[in-house]
Amino acid sequence: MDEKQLLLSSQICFPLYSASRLFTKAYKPYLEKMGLTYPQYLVLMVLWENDGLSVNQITEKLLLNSNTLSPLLKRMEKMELLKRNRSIEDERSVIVQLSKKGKQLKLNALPIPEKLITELISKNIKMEDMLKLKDILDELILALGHKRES
Amino acid sequence: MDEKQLLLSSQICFPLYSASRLFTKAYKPYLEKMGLTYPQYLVLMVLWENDGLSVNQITEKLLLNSNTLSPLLKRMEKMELLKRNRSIEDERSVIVQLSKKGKQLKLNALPIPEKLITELISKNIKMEDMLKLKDILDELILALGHKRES
DNA sequence: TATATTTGCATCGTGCTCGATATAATCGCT
DNA sequence: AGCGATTATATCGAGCACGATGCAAATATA
Repeated sequence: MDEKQLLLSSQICFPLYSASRLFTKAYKPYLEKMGLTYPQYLVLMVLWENDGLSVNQITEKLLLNSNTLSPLLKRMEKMELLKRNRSIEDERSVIVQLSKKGKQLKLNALPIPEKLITELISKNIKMEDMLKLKDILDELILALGHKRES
Repeated sequence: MDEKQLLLSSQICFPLYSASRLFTKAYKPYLEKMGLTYPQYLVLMVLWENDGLSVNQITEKLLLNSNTLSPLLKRMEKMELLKRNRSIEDERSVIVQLSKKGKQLKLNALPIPEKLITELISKNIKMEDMLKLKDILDELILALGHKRES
């Protein structure tokens, strides 16, 4: 265990934490035009891809627990972006379905990624680095895995 | 602007957000032995390196604003980790200084990075990837920069 | 079939993050 | 010196993150 590693690990978490917050902030101007927060946008992205999921299925995709998602979904229901209904097959499950308004927001959201990319390019970020970044992050996520060891 | 880029950008922010949360979670078992949260640990790391900074100097190092740091420092003062005092030269500034307890916690914190590294290695994360990750994140942080355009 | 365990979701409390805003001290300009 | 602008910190409100806990439905086991 050499000193380089000791330095590294104390430095890896902080950049991760800062970059995540800065990136979320970069989304903000686009999202607030739609009246969305970033976590709400994530929920919509999941549902745009696959509507009618249960709360549990959404927790798995977003790596968030019900104690975060339940109030979030409740707020989104109040905003009339979606509906929550108990499943008929399993009364414990709550099925989440997009409203017309929730579905329509997808059109507003479509140009966002392109704008973000343009922003990054204009700041001299290399696409190649972003691809590499994604690869490493996915590896990390897998390793630090959402599911605990039994 | 091809489709690959469109896909990429919608995928880069989420892994960043998830990895950041998972990494913070990985610190948790070590930090809670000391009764610290991750942001509190960050503040201590800054002060261990350079005690007696003003609130503003800490905001610059952590890329957090006073509306986040003020209550955080207040809680830490209540925990007797540090003291906050108005500067004599500039009555607007608040100088933050570690207490004996705050200084002593450094000893408990020293082995943490090594343990984290061991954990990552045991999960087959390559050190080389972590180094590359840090480089790219630092680039991103610089680009999305904490200081707004004028 | 009765009972124990598990599963899915929700609530609560604490702490963090951040935009908007307030307040007091300092600075800059005339 | 006087006064508007700036700076440093703090407060407030809303939303998120998460550990602990509760509850009801479903499942497993005796």
